[in-house]
Amino acid sequence: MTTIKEALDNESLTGSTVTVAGWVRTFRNDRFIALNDGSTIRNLQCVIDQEQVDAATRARFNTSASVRCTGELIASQGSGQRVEMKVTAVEVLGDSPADKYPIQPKKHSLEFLREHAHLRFRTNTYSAIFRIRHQVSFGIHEYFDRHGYNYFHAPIITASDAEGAGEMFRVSTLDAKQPPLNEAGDVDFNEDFFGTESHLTVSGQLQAETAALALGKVYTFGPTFRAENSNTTRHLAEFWMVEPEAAFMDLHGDMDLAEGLCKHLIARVLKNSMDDLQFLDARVKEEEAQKPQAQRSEMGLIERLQFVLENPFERITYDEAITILLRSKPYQKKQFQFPVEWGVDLQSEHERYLVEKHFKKPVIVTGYPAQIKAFYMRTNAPGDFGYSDKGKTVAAMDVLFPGIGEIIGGSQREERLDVLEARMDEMGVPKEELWWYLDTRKFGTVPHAGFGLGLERFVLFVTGMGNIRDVIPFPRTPGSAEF
RNA sequence: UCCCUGGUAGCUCAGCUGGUUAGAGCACCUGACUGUUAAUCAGGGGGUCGCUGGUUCAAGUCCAGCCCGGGGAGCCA
Repeated sequence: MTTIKEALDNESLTGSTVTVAGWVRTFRNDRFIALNDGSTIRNLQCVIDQEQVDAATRARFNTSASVRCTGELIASQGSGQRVEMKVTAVEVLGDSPADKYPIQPKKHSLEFLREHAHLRFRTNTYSAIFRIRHQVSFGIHEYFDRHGYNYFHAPIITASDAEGAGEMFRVSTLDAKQPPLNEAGDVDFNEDFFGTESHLTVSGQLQAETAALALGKVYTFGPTFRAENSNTTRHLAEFWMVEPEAAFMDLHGDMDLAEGLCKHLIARVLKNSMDDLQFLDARVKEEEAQKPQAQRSEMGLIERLQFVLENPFERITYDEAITILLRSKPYQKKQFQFPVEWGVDLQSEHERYLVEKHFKKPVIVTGYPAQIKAFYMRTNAPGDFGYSDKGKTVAAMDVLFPGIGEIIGGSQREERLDVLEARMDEMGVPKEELWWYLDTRKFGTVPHAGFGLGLERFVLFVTGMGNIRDVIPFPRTPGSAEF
C-alpha cells in the first residue's frame, strides 16, 4: 500500500500501479473521487471508469466512506493536480451514509466541530493541526536530545499539594458516598489507596529538579492537570507541558534555552509542514478579513513564524516593563482597565501592549517582584540580574507571545537552603511535606534553572488557531469531558 | 467565578414595533451528467423556534428562572 503523500510527491511512482486507501472527501461528476488518507492535507484524485464500476457502487462513494483504490498513477488531465490515479480496481471498505454523516464538505463552525471531536480529524483544518502538533511534539524531543537532556518521567500522581500551581484534582478509591471518617469527622485518607490524600500533578518541576541535580539536564513532557474553573480560550483542565531543568544554568542560560527551543520548533514546522501551514495561513487570512481593520494583524501566519524565527526575542526586566507601560499611550489616555504600578502583576492588557504594540515580537520579562511569584524562585541580591531597588525581586522569566500571552514561565531556582526555607515560611509552604525537595539543597546544592512550556499554547501560535480547545484532540474543560 | 453575547431545519443564519400556513443558502433525497476541483442542472422532503413557568384574545417575538454555546476578565502553561 502506498500513502497518498508518496503517490503525490514521489515522481518515480508516476507510471506505476499502486494501491491507496483512505476516506472520500468529495465525489464529483460521477467519476472523480477526492481521496484523503491523512498522510498529507492534499487529496489524490482517483478517476474511475464508469463501465467498470456499476452505479450501485458509485452511489456508495459518499463523504467519508473508506475506499481502497488500485490503479496507475498518471499525469493528470485536469488542471488542479499534477498526478491522478486511473483506477482499475476499487472497493468500498466502509460505507458512510450521506444522510447521517454530520460533517459536510463545506465550511463548518469550530464550535460545531468541537461537538463532533471524534470526526473532526477528517477535516482539513484539524488534520493539519494534529500533523503540526506531532511535529512540535517530536521536535521537543529532538531539541532536548540534541542538547544532552534526558527525557525524565515525572509522576502523574502526587501526594504533595504544596506545588503551588493551582487547584488540584483528587485521586481516590474511597467510597464517594460513604468515605471512612476519622475521629474528628473528616475523611480519613489513611484508608485511601496511597494511605494519604493524593492528586494529579500540576507540575513535574520539583521532581525534575531532583533529577537535574544528578543527571545534569532533564526535561519532562507529559500531561498536567489543573482543577481551576478557568473558562478561556487558553486554559485546559488537562494539558501537556514541557519542563526542562538544568544544573549549573543561570537565568541567562534559561532564556537562551527557551528561545532556542521555540525557534527550533518553528523551524521544524516550517520545514516539515509547509502544505499544512499554507492551508492554515489561508484560513487565518480569511478570518482576518472578517475583522475590522484596526484589529487585523499585520502579518500572515507563515510570515509571522518566519519573523519570530529570524529575530531575537526582546529581553526586558519587570522594572523596564513598568516604565514602558507608564509612558504608553493607553496608560496616559487611561485606557488600561487595571493599574500599572511596581509590585502588581502584569495583566493581559499590559502583556498584549508590550508584545503586540510596543515591541511587536516575543518578549521575555525577567526580575518580577517576589510577592507575585512562586516560593522556589531565586531571590535577587544587589548585583544579580533583575535586581531592583524598588523592592524584592526573583530570577523569574516569562516568555510572552503575540495573541497568546504567557507561553513559557520559568526561573532560576533558589539553591540556598536558608533563603529557600525562609521564603517557604513567608509564603506558608509546608516544609515537612517537601522534605525531599529540601534535601537537594542540603546535599550538594548547585545553581540551576528551568521553565514550563505549555504545548497547546505553542501549537496555538504555530497554527494560528484562536481557541486552545481546537489544538488538543479531546479537550477537558470545566463541565466538559466527553469522548 | 464575574461581565458581554447567543440558542429558529442536518449546518450557517434571517424573522421589523407580538397577528394567517416560520423563510433563505448549503447539506440531504430523486433524476441527469465521460474531465470535475466545496462540480453543475432540474425536482422534492425536512421545524417540540434550548427548557420551564408567566403576561396576552394571540408568543419564535414580551417577562422571570434554569440549561447549554461563544467572546472577554481573573487564575496560569
